[in-house]
Amino acid sequence: MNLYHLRYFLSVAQTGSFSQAAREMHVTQPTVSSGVAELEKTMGVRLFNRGGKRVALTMEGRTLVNYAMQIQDLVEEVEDHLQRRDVLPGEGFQFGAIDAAVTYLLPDILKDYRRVYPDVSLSAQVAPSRYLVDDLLMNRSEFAVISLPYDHPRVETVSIYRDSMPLVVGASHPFAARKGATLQEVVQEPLILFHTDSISRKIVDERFAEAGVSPGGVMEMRSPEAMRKLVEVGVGISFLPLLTVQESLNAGALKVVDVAGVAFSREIGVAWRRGRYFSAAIRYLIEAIFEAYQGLEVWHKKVGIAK
Amino acid sequence: MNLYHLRYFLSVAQTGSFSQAAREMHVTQPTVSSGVAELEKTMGVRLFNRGGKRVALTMEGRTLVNYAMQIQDLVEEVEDHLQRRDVLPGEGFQFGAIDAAVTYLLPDILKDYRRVYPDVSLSAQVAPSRYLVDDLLMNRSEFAVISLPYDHPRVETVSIYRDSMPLVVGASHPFAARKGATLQEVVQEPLILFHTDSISRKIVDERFAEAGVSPGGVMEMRSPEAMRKLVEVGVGISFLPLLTVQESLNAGALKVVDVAGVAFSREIGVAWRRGRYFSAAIRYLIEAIFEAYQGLEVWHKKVGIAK
DNA sequence: TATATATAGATAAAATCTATATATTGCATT
DNA sequence: AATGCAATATATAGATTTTATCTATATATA
Repeated sequence: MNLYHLRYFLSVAQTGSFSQAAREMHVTQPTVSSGVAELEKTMGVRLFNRGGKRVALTMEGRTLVNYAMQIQDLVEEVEDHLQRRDVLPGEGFQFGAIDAAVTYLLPDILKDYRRVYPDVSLSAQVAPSRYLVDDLLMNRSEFAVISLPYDHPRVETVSIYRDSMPLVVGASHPFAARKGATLQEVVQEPLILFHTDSISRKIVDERFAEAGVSPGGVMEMRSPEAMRKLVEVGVGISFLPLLTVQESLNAGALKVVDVAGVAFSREIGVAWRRGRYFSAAIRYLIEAIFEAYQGLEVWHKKVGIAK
Repeated sequence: MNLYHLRYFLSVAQTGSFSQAAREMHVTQPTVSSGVAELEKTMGVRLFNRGGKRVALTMEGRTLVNYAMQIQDLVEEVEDHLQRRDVLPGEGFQFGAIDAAVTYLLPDILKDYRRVYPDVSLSAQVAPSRYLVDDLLMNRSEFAVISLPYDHPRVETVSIYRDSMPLVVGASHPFAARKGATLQEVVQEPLILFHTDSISRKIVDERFAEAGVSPGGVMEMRSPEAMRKLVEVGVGISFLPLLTVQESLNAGALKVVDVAGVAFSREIGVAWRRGRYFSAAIRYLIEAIFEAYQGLEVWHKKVGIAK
């Protein structure tokens, strides 16, 4: 059953004439004849009674008209829909983001996004970068906002934000009153560090190794928010992204302490599976992120501006 | 947009694999690839993100899945429907019948029919034979029960019933008490005759001409029921089909009067446009009529028993 | 290495076209 | 009225073009 044949059939049903239908469809009359004949063959019924100035639908023909119109409508609808690139309620996609991104970088963007695509249901997967990249590779999420650098042959990244990662201590910590501290002093303190998997941790570890120091009591965590809380109550001290601790600093619950020769920072960026295709609704969100921060040109270069 | 391609697409969406879909559809993998590629081209969007152990639907792909499943369902439904030859509520057809047929010949048959095809909506067009044949020729009705003989190159007929058409008079008419009457006596009386168009009238007129008589006061009518009423109240006398007057005879409101040398009768039969196709639901009704009266063999011979 | 999808070229299937046969209608003519 | 003819319909046959599918192979990925 061919969709063109269905259209020929409908046109014949409407006009009551094979020849006229052929003119309407811009094909020859034998084409319409054989199209309808083919439908009749596969369905095993006669659709028209011929002979006479006009042909007349049989009962089966009338039945098929009902269905054929519905089918036509659906086909037109989906073509329209896909070509307009608009979105049905309930459609949506999943993306990944690290805690700091959803908490501090994305809220305003997501709010704007909802205005433009109110019907798209967004699902943000919040997890450490490593896991988010797994999702990307498995096509479980469309893109992710993660910590950089992340080197993987199948993953492309573009940086959007550079965040310093200073040493922070509770307000009542001895360091809080001092001008600064040395790395040697720092490693004597109980340290709360990101989990070994994490990119931020790698940055810290590398610098420690470089300086030939190794921390004493270390507590490892995955959640920067939890780490912030623990530092606030004095369980330990930590190198934490400024984004995460900014509010606590303003409130006086935490203090930044300069550490001689140390200027940790981590980058946050957008990552996606190399070569993948972005639907318009997804593309819009990604580009909104780049516009709000930086990286739009790099993105365009990597993905190709067109389309 | 080809329906096979839609099926390939759905299968890929379900299995998450072009190769597996190909196995399911019993075609080769390149066939599925190019089928999906063709869909993507005509729609202007990517439907899958490839690369990886499994392919993943894009948002557009997910949209198309929704529509494609609906389209598939409709196609399957209509195929089933037409091949089973069952009928949807609201479907139906139109046939024609003369007054006497719907009133006296068809009621029981139609009652049975409703049991077998409760969802078929029947529409009976009641009119004189002439008009019913026009409808047949214009494909406005599927068949008709009319007065015979009816000679037309495009119309086939099969007789189902022979009905005598005696002279009937009101119970209080002078003829009612007599044994019989001559044609000459009859034409002196006020006659109520069928309209000139009608076949029954033609039968009467021919006999009158043959006998060299011509009636005096004639009242022409199209409705035999109306004629019956008029005869009952004594407006005139008439040759009326036995079917029409049987009840009145039983009730004593009318009397049959033998007319020397006159034995009018008319045949009733089924007529249809030569060469036309009958849907199962229509065929069933026609054959029920033949079974109840006569003519099944002639019908089979004319239409072909097979199919 | 094993398993995917994409691509190229050959082959098979189908849709469509041109030309023509056949049937039907309507009109003019007898 | 009946008949014949012109105009218009659909069906059919055969050629042509387009599309779908297959085999073989390249390329990418896990």
